[in-house]
Amino acid sequence: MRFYNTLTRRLEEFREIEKGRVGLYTCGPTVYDFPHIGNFRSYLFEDLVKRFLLFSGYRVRHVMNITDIDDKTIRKANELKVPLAEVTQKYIAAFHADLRALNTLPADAYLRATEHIPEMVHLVSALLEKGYAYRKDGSVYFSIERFKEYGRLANLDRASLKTGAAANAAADADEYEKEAAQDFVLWKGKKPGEPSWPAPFGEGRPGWHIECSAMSMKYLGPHFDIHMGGVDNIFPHHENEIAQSECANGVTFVNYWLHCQHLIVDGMKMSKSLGNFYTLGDLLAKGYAPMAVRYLLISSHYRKLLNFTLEGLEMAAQALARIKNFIFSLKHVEIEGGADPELAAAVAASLDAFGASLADDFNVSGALGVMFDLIADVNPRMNALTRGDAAGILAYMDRVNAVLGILEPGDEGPLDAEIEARIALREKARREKDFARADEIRAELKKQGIILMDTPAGVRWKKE
RNA sequence: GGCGGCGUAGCCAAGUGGUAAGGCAGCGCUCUGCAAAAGCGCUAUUCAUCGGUUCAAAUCCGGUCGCCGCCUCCA
Repeated sequence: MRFYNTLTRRLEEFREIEKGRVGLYTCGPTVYDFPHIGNFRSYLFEDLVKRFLLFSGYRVRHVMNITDIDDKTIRKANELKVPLAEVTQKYIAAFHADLRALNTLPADAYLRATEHIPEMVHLVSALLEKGYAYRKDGSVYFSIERFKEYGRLANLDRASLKTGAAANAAADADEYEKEAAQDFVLWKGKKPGEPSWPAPFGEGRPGWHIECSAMSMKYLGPHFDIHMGGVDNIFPHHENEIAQSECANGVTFVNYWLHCQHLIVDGMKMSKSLGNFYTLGDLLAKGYAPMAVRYLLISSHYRKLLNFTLEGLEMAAQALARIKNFIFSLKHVEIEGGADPELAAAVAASLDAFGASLADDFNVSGALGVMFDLIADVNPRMNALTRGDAAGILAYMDRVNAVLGILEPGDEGPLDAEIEARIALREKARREKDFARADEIRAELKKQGIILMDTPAGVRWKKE
């Protein structure tokens, strides 16, 4: 498999550090508000990458950080006049609920910054000892002139950074004094109204970037395979992580950096500061299914801007319905018999093509095209399939879904006795040619989310 | 100012040198008591635009137009 490495700005063949295993770190949320669908585009892409690694036979160790101590979380707690933990706990719970609704595979660990303060203190101490950091007015800063690689990930040169940051530094001069305008903070000295922890270099709290260096090191080691996040993380967050980690450990931090492009809404940039964002809850309240949201967010290429619209969400829901109808039909195949070898070979070839498409920089659109081609190939002969054929194709769909995660298990529960009675009543009406009555019952069941289909083999039903 | 991305049918979207995947929507038809599902047929001589290279260009090169991102809040 190959994909685009932000660090080298080219497509690279993936080579894991330890055979068959992948260490994966994904930047998680800052829990000061409800996550929006833009956040979930990134998390769903990360989930897709992880699922494809698993599909390809790798064992994946995946950790995600949760930033529960920073300027924004503190500000929110102070605004609401409640303890910080109360704010963060609420949004952490909301985050996990949405991840579940969107059918993401859980990470091996979700790491909270506040639960890793000692590790961060230790890392800052190490950077001070090695001379990469300096103390100033109770805070500790990283000196980027000590790290000659600084700016490599973001493709920025240090000279232009200096110019760009100078204006900002003037505006922030009352906040912190720094030796060089572009240096970044590792540890913020204690301030009134902020949580703080003791440290050898003075009581205070961690800067934003240090948590990811400290926690990834602890759970994945100083050198691991893949680090992911949204494109906005490239600079400064990931650039700073590299500086901290490589200076402290003296080894390469991460081999592959993968960044997901943003989404916009109705053509406009989406951000919390503009307030034009949808949460998952907003969309569910409008009656859209979480799986339609997932389908839409993963179905276009991760390095391209995605323009989110409700019309697009509707199209995603319809595409999903086509897939679900296909599976529904396969499950109702009734002709006994084994699988046709020619068909089985076509299915196997389709799965190969599906994987090959994803192996080429996660081309989900191409992979979906492969799957829909198979659907279009099978549908015309649906009525001639044997159970053996159907089982093979259903197994194929399971494999496809192991990567895409767009189909939930157990869509068809057992029918309520009352609903079954209604269906029987309608069948009786139909036999008696009382179609008005039959249609009335069908309409009533539709209101309950039950769709009836009259087929030559008898009535079938499904949930909407 | 520096760095980078995008522009393919009504909509969404693959395709990065060999003659335009796929999904949605639409129209006609088949099946059906009617629906639903499914199927069949139709829907881009053309890939923002101009020029160049090539036997061959949506794909490579150059210009132009338009949109967007990053350059210490952001997934």
